[in-house]
Amino acid sequence: MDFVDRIILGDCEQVLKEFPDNCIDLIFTSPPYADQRANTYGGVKPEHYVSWFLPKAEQFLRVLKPTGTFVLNIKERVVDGERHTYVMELILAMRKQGWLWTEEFIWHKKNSYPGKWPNRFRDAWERLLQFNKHRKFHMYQEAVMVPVGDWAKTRLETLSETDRIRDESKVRSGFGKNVSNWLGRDMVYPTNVIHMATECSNRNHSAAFPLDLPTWFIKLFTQSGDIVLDPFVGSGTTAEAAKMLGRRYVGIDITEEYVTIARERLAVIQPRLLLEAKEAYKTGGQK
Amino acid sequence: MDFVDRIILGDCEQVLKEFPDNCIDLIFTSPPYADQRANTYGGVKPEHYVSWFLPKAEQFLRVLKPTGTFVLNIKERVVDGERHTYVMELILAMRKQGWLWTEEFIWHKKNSYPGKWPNRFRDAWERLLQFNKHRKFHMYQEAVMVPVGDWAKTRLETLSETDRIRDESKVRSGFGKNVSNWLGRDMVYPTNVIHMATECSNRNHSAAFPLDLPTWFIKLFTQSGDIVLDPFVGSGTTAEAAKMLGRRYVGIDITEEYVTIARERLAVIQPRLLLEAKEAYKTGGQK
DNA sequence: GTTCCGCATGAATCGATAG
DNA sequence: ACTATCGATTCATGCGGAA
Repeated sequence: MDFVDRIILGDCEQVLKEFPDNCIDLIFTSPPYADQRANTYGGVKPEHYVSWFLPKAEQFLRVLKPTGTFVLNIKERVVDGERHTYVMELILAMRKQGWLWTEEFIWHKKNSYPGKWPNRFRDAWERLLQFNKHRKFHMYQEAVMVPVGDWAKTRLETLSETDRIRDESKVRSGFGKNVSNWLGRDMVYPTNVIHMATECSNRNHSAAFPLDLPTWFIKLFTQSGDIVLDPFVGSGTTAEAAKMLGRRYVGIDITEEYVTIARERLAVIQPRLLLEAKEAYKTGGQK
Repeated sequence: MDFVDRIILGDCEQVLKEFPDNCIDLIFTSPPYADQRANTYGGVKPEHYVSWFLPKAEQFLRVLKPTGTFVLNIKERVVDGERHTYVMELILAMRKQGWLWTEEFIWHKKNSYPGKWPNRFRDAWERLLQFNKHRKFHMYQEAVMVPVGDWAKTRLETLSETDRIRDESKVRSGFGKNVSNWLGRDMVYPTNVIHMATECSNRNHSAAFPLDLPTWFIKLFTQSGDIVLDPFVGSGTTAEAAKMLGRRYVGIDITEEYVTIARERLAVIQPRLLLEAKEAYKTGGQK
């Protein structure tokens, strides 16, 4: 287990071959899309995308625990005025490889950049494909419950949305069932549509997903101490989310520059975690 | 052209064989999903879905104008804990048939079906697949612009998502009356994510999709006087939207009961259109 | 005439039970 | 073993009646 809590430089396909079977609880990744990030990843052509990805997916399948989950963030490019079909083909090929295609979540990007094309609107969503090894997998639905819709607003007018979320997280940290029942009236389970803004303030690294996105799936599919793998870790967003949540992480990237950035980023997280714990302790004492 | 503004009883595959080539401007339809509506449509098994649909799609391709668009509302069901792949396979097969897969819109159904399962959240979205015959097709983007006015400003504030969506739908709801309110506001183009609630408490006829859904695409892809075809017209929602917007319609359905409902429904639209025009005239004068 | 509350109602899915 | 049916679960919406 000397690979945990590390950012590893190398091709994930080769790096993972050194890993034992069934050691990862969650794989969350956003691989380079076809022809995107061409300078860093060599630019995989759309028509070669499936054959490029499949041997990597085979390693993912091997290292994932039977109860684990693989979440793949991907979206097909437009090629010659059409959406390319490599994502469709990838799903079909991965099923032949042994994966189960359990679900497709939609990430609705609320603040997609403005722009105009004559025959196309702005693309405001991406796929989050959920794959599993078996029908039975770990899922902790209570960890991602959300405040209920408008109809209960009059009841809890005094409480702001953030307060309610904070209360909920406090409850989850381990109190009696009575409290969660009382609270159950205000919290509901989410759907498979996730509304999150993209992060545009990140200047160091090229447009990655927001921290909230891996956070949501890590809460949903892992418990404290579990191991989260991102084989295309880039600037380290997935690893940061995992560490913040008290999970262990493994990040792999083929680009030396990204590995350096991610390592530096991970190094300063521990203090932030402590800081938040202190603040929570203080406000908890006051209220 | 004796087929326009009619609801025709029969299998669309056979009925359309009597139609000339290149006569339809927009096909908008929501075919029965696999294993759904088994009582009315006979229930197509998931594994036979593609072969069931393809010959119909071939007729759609023939009757559609070169500048026309085909919008297909569909969603795969869960089979043995997995999302079935018939929609993916259908896209690949239709491309081989000659269709271009231009875009995939997401219909976010805010009031999705309730329920709780150990390994799955509620399904709150459906696909709206856009197919075309050629790269150049008619698209009238200005017809579906939304005002940036009130709701876009609050976008960055802490207003809840539901509030934003409600404001948006409030603006869209008017065909004549509210248009005057739009004038003078800053307008922005929408994205490929569409927020609409399903209509679940319609006593007379339970429609598969809300009237606003075909309305949006008819505005986007057709002009006044164009012909809109729905080969699975059901209770007639698409035809109603087309007629309301001053387009001509062709509805086909294999179920006699639905054809009767749709015909009765279409018969009472003309008065309603006049009524709204009168109201728009009145309020337009006042405001 | 408003506002508010109660209620029925969905393109659903899982697991158990029955044939 | 494999298919068919049924109950349990759950939440946003719009309607109608009441305050």
